[in-house]
Amino acid sequence: MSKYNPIKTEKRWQKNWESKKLHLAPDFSKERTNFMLLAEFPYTSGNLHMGHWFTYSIADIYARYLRMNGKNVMYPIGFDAFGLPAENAAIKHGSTPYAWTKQNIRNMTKQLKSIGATFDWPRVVDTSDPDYYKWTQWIFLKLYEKGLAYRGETMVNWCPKDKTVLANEQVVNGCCERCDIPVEQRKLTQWMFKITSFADALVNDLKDLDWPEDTKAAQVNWIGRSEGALIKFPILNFKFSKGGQEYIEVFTTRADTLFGATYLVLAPEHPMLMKLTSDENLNKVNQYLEEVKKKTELERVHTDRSKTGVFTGGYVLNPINNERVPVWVADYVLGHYGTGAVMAVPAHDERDWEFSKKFGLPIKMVVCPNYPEETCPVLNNAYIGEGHLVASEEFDGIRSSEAKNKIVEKLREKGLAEFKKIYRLHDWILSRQRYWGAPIPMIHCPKCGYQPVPEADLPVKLPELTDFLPVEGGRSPLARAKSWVKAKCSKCGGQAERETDTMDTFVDSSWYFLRYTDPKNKKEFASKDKMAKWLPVPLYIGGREHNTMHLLYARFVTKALNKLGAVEFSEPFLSRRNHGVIMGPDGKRMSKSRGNVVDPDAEVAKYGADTVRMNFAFLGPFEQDYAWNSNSLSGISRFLNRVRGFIGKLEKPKRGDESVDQILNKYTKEIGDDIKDLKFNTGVSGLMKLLNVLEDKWLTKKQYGTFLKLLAPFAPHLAEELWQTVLKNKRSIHSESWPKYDEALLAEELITLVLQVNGKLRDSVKVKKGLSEDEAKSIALANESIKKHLGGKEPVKYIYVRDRLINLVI
RNA sequence: GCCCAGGUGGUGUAAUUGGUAGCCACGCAUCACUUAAAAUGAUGUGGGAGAAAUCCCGUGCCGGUUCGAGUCCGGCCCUGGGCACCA
Repeated sequence: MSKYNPIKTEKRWQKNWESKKLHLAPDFSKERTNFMLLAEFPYTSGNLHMGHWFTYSIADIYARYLRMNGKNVMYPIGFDAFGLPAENAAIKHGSTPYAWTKQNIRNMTKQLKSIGATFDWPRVVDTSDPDYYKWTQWIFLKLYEKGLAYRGETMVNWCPKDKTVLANEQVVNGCCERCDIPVEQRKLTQWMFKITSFADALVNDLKDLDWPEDTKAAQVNWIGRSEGALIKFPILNFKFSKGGQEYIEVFTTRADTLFGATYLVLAPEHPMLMKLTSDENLNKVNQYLEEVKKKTELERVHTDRSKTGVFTGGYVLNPINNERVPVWVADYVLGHYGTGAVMAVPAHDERDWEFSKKFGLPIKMVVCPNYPEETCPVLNNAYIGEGHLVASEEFDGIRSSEAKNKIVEKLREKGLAEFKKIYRLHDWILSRQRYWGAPIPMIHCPKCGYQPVPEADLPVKLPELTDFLPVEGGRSPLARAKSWVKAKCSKCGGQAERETDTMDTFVDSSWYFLRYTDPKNKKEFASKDKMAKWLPVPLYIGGREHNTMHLLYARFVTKALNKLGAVEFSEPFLSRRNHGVIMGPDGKRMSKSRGNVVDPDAEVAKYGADTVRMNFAFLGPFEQDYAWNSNSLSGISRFLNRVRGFIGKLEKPKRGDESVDQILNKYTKEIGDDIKDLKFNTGVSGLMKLLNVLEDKWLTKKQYGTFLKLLAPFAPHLAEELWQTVLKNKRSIHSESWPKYDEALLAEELITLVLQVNGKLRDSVKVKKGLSEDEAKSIALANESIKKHLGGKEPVKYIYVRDRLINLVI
């Protein structure tokens, strides 16, 4: 066996493929149908890690397989280059975000090329390139025109370490996703995208997508649609009433329990709170608000905390029966959900039950679980289930599910209620008080207010700052670029200032797949013709961490662009598959602080890319997580060595063993089906089985070529090397077609017929396919082992499953 | 608490979707080659009984359906993930 240097050989073929432009997908192909295989593009905060290798290797196996099966495959790659993590990394390494990011892109490009993946490099995108973010800004302007981007004052998550606002999606357990320290709540005016206006569509359209259940479920949970009603409670003794009745509005999903509402609770942030508070309760309420302020958001939402609150001294009327209802303030009611006020029904809500027990508030049962018995049971905690109404006047005896609608309907006629769906989802706060992002293309004029930058002036280039560190106080470092900030108002022409906030990185990545179809376009983000050829994306491979972030944002941006006529589809990704995570050898998430990071470059240097790639394919279903285990590499390494040794069995004249054709036929189908179903692990196992069988056989060149083609998607370099050096082919193996298999030949194979007595295996025999039941019966009855287990008894029943088993029942 | 995905040898996993449980590998053991080790090759490897043929048990637990259950149904336990004072 000749010496094989995988590193040298692999590099040679990578260069060869690149120079022959083997993997570039033309936009239009007469005989091949287009297929964009999208894998999430890498973020540029450092080097490529094992996770990237995992994703890109398995996707590449699929890309190569599709190409061999006649598809015009685009397998694009790019860099998610803007954003906070890259900026933080640059600060840490004493670099600038620009220099740091470009350096990473150079490194990562080199690393990506070492995978031997069939990326379409000329289509590469870099979100921090002005030619790219021009269109990110353009999308912002279009959304602004349609009222889908706006400026609004809200309570925002503020990370005191990163000194910037974070989206809800970037807050995990009340802490900043990146620094893991508790976020603060600040009231700020921010740029937002109106993602909530698509909330229903984002839930409903999931049903047509071929996505994993967990991803769909995560999005549905995140959007948190709940269907109920808004009910108005007229206010009594209102302090600053300007005449006319005023109301406190509550949201409820349990309008059927309205007769049981014995008090009302406002969130501490409720705008009407101080107006409802009576003079004698003023001090008490203020004191309570002080206490609440001191708590972090994390403490406030802790469910096992004992409930607190105070009576405001104010009263409202229950609109259904005009009973006087006291109004309390308590922080178990959230200011940012629903109307920030709830009707409290202690008999039928666990939280209200706990609160009323603590403060001695009345509990009135209005839903009886076992109606029409004479007496309802005495409750020892809240009854939240279904039942029939009691103590509810004309609604007595009606099922709660029905009463819900009837009660709302009655109040609706008087203008006191309406059916309403509300959502947990909030609008997407996209402004960031940080340097490394696409500037928001708006100009603030003291006279005319905010004005969009004219389209012709795009891109608004990010100035190169030496002092780009974030500042306390909620302003972006861009504010320090005095000359950059100065601008003319696009409306009145007067002296004005640029918006200094930049966009969340997730805006950049929410449309990158559109750009792949037409990456050099200067006039549009992508031409409609080209998008029509490639989109929507037929298959998107990525990580679960984007279930409620990137995937939701990309769906929103697509729907928004669709609404304004810029794209022809309303869902970007038809199929989605999530890959697992490669953990450290200790089974924990790889991280520098744990010291369990395995560097892919080092493994590739040791074994070569083919081995590392194939190892990832072989691990198991790619949706699962795996601990890195270098032992598993040795199995693949041995296999590939044996593949190289196998050339010794190649026969010179073209007389081959006939059974080889049958074997190849069988595995061509098997391995092909596995790849088609994205079952790469069993595909590799199939190749191993195939080699195990072939190793004792003599092959013709054609048969050997077939074997190499089956290997080609998994170990592209070695397959090419053998294809061109041993078989002396001039054309790349990766331009060849996937071998055809013959159904008729499959039918000729022998199968194992299982012989059972009472469902237990007693023997098995090799037979040809398609045996009749009578033939199978006589084989079984003549079998010694079966005879023994029948014990002379006559079977009462025969169960014959063709080509599988015969079961004799006694 | 609600939602989703899982639970199979010492390990990663496989099982034609209701039909031989453990394929393919890793690891381990023994042997061969070697002065020795590595590499490579051969054999064995779910548990138990047995010299062997063979038999019994076995896919988180308990029950059910079926000629037949890792797979379907009912109830539970555990692990991972998402949401969560969301009214």
